[in-house]
Amino acid sequence: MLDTGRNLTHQLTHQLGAAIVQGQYAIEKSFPTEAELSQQFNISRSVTREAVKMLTAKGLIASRPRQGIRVMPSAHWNMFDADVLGWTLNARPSLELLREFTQLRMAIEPEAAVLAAENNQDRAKIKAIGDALARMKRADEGHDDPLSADIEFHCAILAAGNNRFFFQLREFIQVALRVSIASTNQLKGVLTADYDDHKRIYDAICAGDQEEASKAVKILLQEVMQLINLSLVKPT
Amino acid sequence: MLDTGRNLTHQLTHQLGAAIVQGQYAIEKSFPTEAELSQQFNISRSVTREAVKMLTAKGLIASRPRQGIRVMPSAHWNMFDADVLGWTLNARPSLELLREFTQLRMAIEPEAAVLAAENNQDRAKIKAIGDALARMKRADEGHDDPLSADIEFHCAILAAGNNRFFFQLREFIQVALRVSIASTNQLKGVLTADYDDHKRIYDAICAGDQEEASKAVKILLQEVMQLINLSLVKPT
DNA sequence: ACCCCATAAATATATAATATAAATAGGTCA
DNA sequence: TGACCTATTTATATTATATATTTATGGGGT
Repeated sequence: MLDTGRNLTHQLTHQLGAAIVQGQYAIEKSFPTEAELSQQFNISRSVTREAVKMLTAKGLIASRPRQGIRVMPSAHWNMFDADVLGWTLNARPSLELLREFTQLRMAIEPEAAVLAAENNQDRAKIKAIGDALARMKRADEGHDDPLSADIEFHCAILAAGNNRFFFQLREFIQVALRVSIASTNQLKGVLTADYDDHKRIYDAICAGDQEEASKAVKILLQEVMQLINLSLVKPT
Repeated sequence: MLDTGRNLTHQLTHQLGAAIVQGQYAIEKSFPTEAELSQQFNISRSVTREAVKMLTAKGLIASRPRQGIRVMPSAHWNMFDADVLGWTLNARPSLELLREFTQLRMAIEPEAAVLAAENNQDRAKIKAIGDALARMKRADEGHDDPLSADIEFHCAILAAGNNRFFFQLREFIQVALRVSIASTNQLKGVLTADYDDHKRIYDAICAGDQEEASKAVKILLQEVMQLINLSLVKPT
């Protein structure tokens, strides 16, 4: 049952995490005790406890003596943890969740572009955005992976703002873009988005034009959102 | 050395987490092995391993056989985890970090207000915002805690948008506001911010005026940012 | 000399047996 | 009825031992 992955603890963590997020233990009291888990997966108590502690650290469960382990309400889950996000997207690859994710992007990314434009004297970081843009052009010509290039572009902007919180969101954006595309390939068109739209963002950042940078990102994301809303109303 | 808190694992997790974030183990190879940690804290191996697993789950460290435990670069830390954020703010209560936090708020909260305005037919959630506003008024008159009321107001807006990601940020905002105030009390004035500014946000959300809601939040946050920038330039 | 491969050492990983502590439920006594 | 005690369940904690994995080391073979 537990085969792939790094070590037993990680395997169990991922298996249980995915199951929880999928709603398999929805009822508050339906979660097995440590002893039951050990028996069920034919695994030692220590491994079970370590996995439980990892899931606790991610806000999925909590455990107390005499009461056992209980699943926390989903409001308590650390959705900004890459693992939790990945499990959630894989469990329920709904367009609804994708829409919520895009709403978050519409909050974060325009402001990230503003910060990048504000910080445009940092040549190395600006160059990283330019490099990603170049990759997108090569991808258009079939010499690179369009999805990777697109993700790199948006992450480079997040990294260029000299702000730890925006920087930290790179992994989050990365996972979400990659996973949601893997499960909803009807949106492939969204990601081979116009090179020109991206270039406009890059140019604005280079010029230090915060207003224009923000606007350019918003235009791009509004196109994504329109596609999602279309799919939501009239699913394939 | 380990006294307060829930259980040994949690105590050790918090102690080590705080120490890591504080930069106490900055050099890549300076982290003790499991055996050394157990000895150092006079604690069993299992507890050590569980704490290590919790910190691993939060992105602070990683461990491999033969290599031991190593601290991950801070870019990998899960800053949106309430624990990690709390440790960071307590370790380095710098105005710089507070500025970065406010930049994030300037991205998130105006858009959250837009979503709340968009979703203004959900009476229960709108009422929660109104209740928080009422608490702020009572606080102005000395009958309630101004900080708690202010936090509740901003969290209620995050909760009103019907978006899991924004909802999840409530705890984050809560911790950050509470901790940063606790350590930099010179900014107390920021939080007993104008009742009228907040009421303007509430009214816009009630009216479903997305544009106005966004603008009203931005005005509020810009005042906060100005105060921070002033303190950064000319520290007390 | 150089490269490849076996060997060794260090360290995390995994198991098992056992003991302790905490929290709840249920019963007993005032 | 209400407070207190007791038993039971479950997580918590310790200890000892065995295994797996990775990196370094040294020894042949070319």
